[in-house]
Order: sequence, then C-alpha cells, then structure tokens
Amino acid sequence: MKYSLSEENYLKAIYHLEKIAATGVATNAIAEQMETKPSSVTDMVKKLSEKKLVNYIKYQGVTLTEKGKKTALTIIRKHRLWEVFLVDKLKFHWDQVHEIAEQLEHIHSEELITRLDKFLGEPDFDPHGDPIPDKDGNIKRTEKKLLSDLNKNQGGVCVGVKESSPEFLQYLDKKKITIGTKIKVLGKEFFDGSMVILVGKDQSFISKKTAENLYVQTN
Amino acid sequence: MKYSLSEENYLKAIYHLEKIAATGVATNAIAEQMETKPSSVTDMVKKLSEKKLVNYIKYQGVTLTEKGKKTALTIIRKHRLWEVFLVDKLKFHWDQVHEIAEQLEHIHSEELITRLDKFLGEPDFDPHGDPIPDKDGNIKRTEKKLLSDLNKNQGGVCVGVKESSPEFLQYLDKKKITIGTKIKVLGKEFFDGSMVILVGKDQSFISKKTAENLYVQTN
DNA sequence: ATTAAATTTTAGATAAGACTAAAATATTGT
DNA sequence: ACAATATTTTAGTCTTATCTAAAATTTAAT
Repeated sequence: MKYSLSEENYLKAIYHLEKIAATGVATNAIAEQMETKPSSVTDMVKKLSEKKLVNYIKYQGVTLTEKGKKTALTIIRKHRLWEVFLVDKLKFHWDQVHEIAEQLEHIHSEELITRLDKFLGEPDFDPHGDPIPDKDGNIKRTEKKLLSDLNKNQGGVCVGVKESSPEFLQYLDKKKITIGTKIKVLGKEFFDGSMVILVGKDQSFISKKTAENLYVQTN
Repeated sequence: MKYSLSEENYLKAIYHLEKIAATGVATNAIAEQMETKPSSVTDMVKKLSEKKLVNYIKYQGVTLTEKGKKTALTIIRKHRLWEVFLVDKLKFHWDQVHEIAEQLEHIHSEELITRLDKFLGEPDFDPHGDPIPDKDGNIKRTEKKLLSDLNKNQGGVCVGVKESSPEFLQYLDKKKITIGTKIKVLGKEFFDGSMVILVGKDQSFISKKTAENLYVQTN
C-alpha cells in the first residue's frame, strides 16, 4: 500500500511519541511534533484509523496498529539508510543530513531500498547511532546505555540501574522511575551534566550522578 | 526559489515539448504529456506565468522564460544525475530507472546535488546518453547523430545531411525539413527501419534510407 | 463534588490542484 | 468566405490537508 507524504509523516511522529508515552499518544503531542494544530491532527487520525493504521478512540489518544507500526518502521528504515548514504558516501556531516533524509524517506520503491541497503553494506546503525530496522521492521536492539550518554531529544526505556542501593531505588521511586518507564531527554546542561527529562507526562530534573546510574534502552 | 512538485513537472514537460515545437507549446500537448486535462493546464500555466516562469498569451501557447528554462534544466540535471547513480552505483538496468528518478529529481537540496555530482565523477551524460546540464543549466552539446539512431520519443534538431544530392534535398524540402527543423520520433518500425516522425505539428513517414542521411542534434 | 482549566472534537472555511461541462476562440475544408 | 471542427478557456465542483472558532469532554483544583 502507498501512503501520502502527510500520512507517512503522521505515522512516523506517532511512532516516536509512542515510544515515550505511557498511554495513548495525545492529540496535542502529535500537533506539537508535526507543527500543526490539534484539529488537523484529529482529522488525520480519523483517516489513519479508517485505514487500520492506528487505534483511535475519541478523547483517548492514539496507538499504532501492527500494520501502522510496520509502515512507520519502513519509513524509518528508509530515513536511516539514506542518512548512512549521505554521510558515508557523500561525506556530509552527521548533523547536516536530517532534513535531506526527511525528503528521501518518502521515495517509493522497494527495489531502491533493497539495493541501497546492499550498496551501503547492510548497516545496522545510522550515523547518529540509531538502529536501522530490517525490511520486515525488526530492530536490532541496542545495548543498554547509561542515561547520561543520551543527548537532547533522545528517548529510551529504563531497563536497569548500575548502583542499587536502597537509597537510590527509593529516590527513583519518588521520581516515578522504574523498570519499563519511558524517558526522554528534554535538555542537558553542559557544565554539570544535569538533565531535564520527561517521565510519562511530567518533567523531572535529575543530576549527572543519577543519570550515570540508570540504564536505558534506546530504539 | 522553491517550486511545488506539480509546478516542477509542468516546467519539465514544457521544456521537452518546446524543443520540438515550432511555435509556442500547445495546451493540448502539455495535457497529453502530463496525462491531465487541458483545462488543468490552463490553470497551471496561468500560475507559472504569474511567477514569470513562462510566457503565456491566451490561445497562443506557452514558452519558457529564461528563468523557467533554467529551473527546468536544474530539474533535468537532478533527474539525470540520479539516473547515473541508480545505474552506476546501485546496478539498476538503464530501463528501470526512469520512474525512480522522477521522484528523486524533486528532492530540494543544492548541496546534495553538488556532492552527488562529485561522487559520481561529474558525468556529462546519463545512462540513456542524454547530456547532463551543469549547475548553471549549460548543456554540453552532443555530437550530431543520424536520425536513424534515435529511438521512439527522442527528439532533435536537423543540423545537416550526409548525402546532399539535389534529389534528396528537394525531397526534404517537400517534407518541410530543413536546417533547424525540430523532429521527434513518434514510431520506428523494427523490420524495415522506417519511422513516423513529428515535423512541426505534422506527422510524416520516412524510410530508413532517408533517416540514415539526416543529421540531428539531440539535447 | 463542583467549578475552573486544559484538551479534544466538530463545524465551517480556505488553498492547491485537478475535473466536467459549457462558452469562446482558432483552424480547416470546401 | 463561412460553416464545421478542433482547441482553448471559463465557471463551477471536488479532494486533500490545512486552519479558526466554538462546542464537547476530560482533568485538575479547591
């Protein structure tokens, strides 16, 4: 099935938001990500729902169906493969390629992507270290990382702690962080390594020391 | 300036039609090329005219302005460079690449094309033998070819004859062909090499012998 | 537990690009 | 030259994706 530019971008946005959302993805969150208005999101989400790409119940947010997730992952696959091409072959800097890959990811041709993948040596990660899904949408899991190693706007799921003193665990408890909690880095201070993170719907401030003792899995 | 997908496709179509049109390009011709309706063409042509990309006088067809021609040539440049990429690097067959290049030609990034061009070794011709305009829209002229070497849908300008007997020249005269006449191959018979060609607005039938004695310049 | 505030949805409008049907203009044949 | 034919344009409609303003619903606060 072939989807419009707009539909593809919505699916991608919902996929990324779902990774760090406790519940269904909010209309407002999608609107912000897409730089559009909530009413436009409602319209599009209805359309995606009719096409069985998302589950949608009025006022209760959106989740991707299996079909939707698979579609999102093929777009992400294309995006990341093109980024590898731009950096490895065309010698772009890794921080210059996002905008161009945003366009290239919408080129429709399976054969093209198959050949591009081969040409690039079937890479597992893009130039930012994000994993490249295979043609069926399977992602090679990254090793767990310390939260302190994530950069702004990266997100992950808490999978463990380095230090496990009761004091630290109780502190995490107070911060509403436990195994399986989705975390996104909203900001990172350069001089002291402290972070503002998103935990569920709430912002939270954590020190470098805390971030260095929390394992997350990105994807 | 950045133009829409549709605007870019119209400019490209008009460019190709102008090469083989004696007069301004007809609304109907554009409609046929674009697989759309004449009324849609009129609408778009008005818009292109407002943007100073074409000269348009009601009922009298369209020609590209300098600005329009330059824009068309940058799109053609992108199309042909991507075709080289697809064939040389991704090992596509030269007859599989057109559709994909039709999509890739609309990616907006000067830097991308500059780097792609360098990566490909600054090629002068695409896999079909068509010349690749440089970044300023200059085309490296092809050597003159025999009309008999053109394939269906290729066009060119008559630049000379191989045989110059008065009989042949008089015959060409009767066929309304002279130096500077634009010719397009509409059909080519396999078994005897005869052709149906477009001369100005009229179709004409010519034998293999005639086609083998007429030089054309393609571009 | 109500009210206030925030979020989400609905209703109606707009712009781009395309379409149909009908009107206007050009071209052609005799 | 003028009627018949072909081409082109106009007028009005449709679809997709957006928007604003107002109504509906949920969440939060006292």
